[in-house]
Amino acid sequence: MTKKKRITLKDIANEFNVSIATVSKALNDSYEISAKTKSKIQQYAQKHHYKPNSIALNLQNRKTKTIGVIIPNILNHFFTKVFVGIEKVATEKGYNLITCISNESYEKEVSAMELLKNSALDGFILSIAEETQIKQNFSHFQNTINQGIPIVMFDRVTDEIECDKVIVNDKEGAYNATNYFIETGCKNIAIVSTIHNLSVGKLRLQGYKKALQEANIPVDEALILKVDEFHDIDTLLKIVLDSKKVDAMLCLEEDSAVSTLRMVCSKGYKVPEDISIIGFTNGVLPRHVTPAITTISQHGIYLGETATKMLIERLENEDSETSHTTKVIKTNLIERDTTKPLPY
Amino acid sequence: MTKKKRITLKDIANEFNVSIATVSKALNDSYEISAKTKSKIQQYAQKHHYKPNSIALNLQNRKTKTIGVIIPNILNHFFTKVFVGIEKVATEKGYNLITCISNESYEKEVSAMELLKNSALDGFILSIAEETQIKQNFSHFQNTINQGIPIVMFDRVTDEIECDKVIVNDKEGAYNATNYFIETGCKNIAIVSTIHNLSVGKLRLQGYKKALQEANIPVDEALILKVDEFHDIDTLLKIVLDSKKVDAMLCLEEDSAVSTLRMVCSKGYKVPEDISIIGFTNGVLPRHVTPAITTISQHGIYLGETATKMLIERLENEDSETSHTTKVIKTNLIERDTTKPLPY
DNA sequence: GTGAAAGCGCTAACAT
DNA sequence: ATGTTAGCGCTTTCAC
Repeated sequence: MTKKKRITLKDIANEFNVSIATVSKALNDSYEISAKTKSKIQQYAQKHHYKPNSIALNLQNRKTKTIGVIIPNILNHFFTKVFVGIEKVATEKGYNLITCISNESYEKEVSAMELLKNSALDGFILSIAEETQIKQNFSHFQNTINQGIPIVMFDRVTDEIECDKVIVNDKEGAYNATNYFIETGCKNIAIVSTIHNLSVGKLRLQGYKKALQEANIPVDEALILKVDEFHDIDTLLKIVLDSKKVDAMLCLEEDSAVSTLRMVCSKGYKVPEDISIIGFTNGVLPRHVTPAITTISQHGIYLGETATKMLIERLENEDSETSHTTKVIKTNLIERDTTKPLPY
Repeated sequence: MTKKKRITLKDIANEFNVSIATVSKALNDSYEISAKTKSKIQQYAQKHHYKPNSIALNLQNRKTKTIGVIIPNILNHFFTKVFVGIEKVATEKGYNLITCISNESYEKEVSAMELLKNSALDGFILSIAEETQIKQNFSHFQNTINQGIPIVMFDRVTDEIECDKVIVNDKEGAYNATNYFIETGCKNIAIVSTIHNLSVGKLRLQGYKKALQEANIPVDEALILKVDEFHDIDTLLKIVLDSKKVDAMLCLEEDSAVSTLRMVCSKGYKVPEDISIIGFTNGVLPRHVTPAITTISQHGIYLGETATKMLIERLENEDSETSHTTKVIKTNLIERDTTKPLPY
């Protein structure tokens, strides 16, 4: 099997002893070219599987129809779902995705951005790495924007950068969940956070506090469990369960919800009779553990779709210097077996 | 904030009233250029963040340092892990990833390949969509290879295409699992397959049969459950549990292992005392359900790394027309609570 | 030591 | 109706 080299305009031009320009025009169905020339060239091109060299086109247009995607952690189910949404819309609109995983690292995020920019893409869709949110160093984003490359941020965003954003209504999600606890008779509501460094973590905490305040329940800092490299979740849970009366726990992401459920059960509490649990992110895990965990769905796929549409919209209307917008995706509560039913 | 347009060689040349060629050589540290010219140009370039336009470079080199990745389903934990491995090595070696999801569809696979080829990449890493394996139509792969674009296939492969491959030792994995059942006293071993259309599904079935035959246990076709659009898993499981004596079940992927566990428990069987269960794919789910499921790990990350190394190896040694190789990744059994311990 | 020119594949303005 | 030319940004002979 011999390698068929890709055929170019030049090859076709030689074949018919016409100029390259004629071939180009013929293939683009220009009115300048006679019908019969057009048809013979088009036929020949078809037969020989002519495909324009898109690198050459890109050089000319300074457009690549490529979107750079940077995701903090693809093993996180929420991000996987967002990615599915991004991929779906991108493919529909004929865009390619070029993807890096920042692995929550600032270094990696910066270098990924460099790498991707070097391969020339039209814009970015990204969610900020945890380390970057801690460092609060966003200059690589600003530089990118200054170079004329638009960014759409999703989920983990920052006010410091002006760009299009798609976020989840985290505050409201936590607020609603906390209210749900309150309405089903819970009063001592703990919160388990592994993500207090993230913008989303902070918003969720705000929503929790707001609901408590509205219900005239004092915020007890001892019930706010911050899991980090120095404080593992099991220890924190044990301490609070042994020292405090707790009848509900709001977990700020999927994995800690599962861990919390385990610990609560192993301590002999009945779920949801003694302790109710709600967790953020409606992944596979909460649905499959026993009892199945009530979750707050963030509609990852829809979020990804929305972000991609926003970016493509901006790319294809560069003339219109519209200002940047932030879209908010509503969460909703998916009731399962770790919460009591609402009273009617 | 004004848009700083990207600076080009031409801009620098104008700045110093030298030719573009001189600038190019200076930046490439050519011996032809005087030390002082070099240093002033290099400094200027640095200060103004000169970055070569990689599209122009690509045009010239016909290399893009970009790898196309096609994954059947990113929501499948195994593929997500493979993707992590691919991404890791690609980034290390300075390659970009341009990714599509075939969604198990033949159409989408073909068009994804077209889309990706148009954006000019150096090679592909892919796993074949289910529908494609059913159709057995692989000409899009052959065409790509004929165009001089190498492919590395992973996990789901076909003998019909000659290319580099990385596969899991599926047959041996199923063989070992089945033997494990036999050694722990099981005799009536069922198999639950949702993937009999896939190459990997067939291999796993072979391993199962081989182990049975070696142990002189007759293969009972009624114990081979093929789940498909017409036969849902719950019904098949009920029928076999009601009509047959079963003391072990080998599930060919993650989700059906979880479903099987549920059904077996809900029928009142004790796991593993009455019925043992082993499932392929060591994802989050099997580890977190109760009881935790014994699984066969396919080392997805390592597989992804291996595939990527193979492709880059081939890309960077195009001269050496080495023949194609197939690497086999060993599986191993991760014992949890759905199997009895081995007797010593 | 520096520059002019060709070429990578293609398009588009401008001849003929 | 067809061809010529320039140019996208860069590298690489080959002259000077």
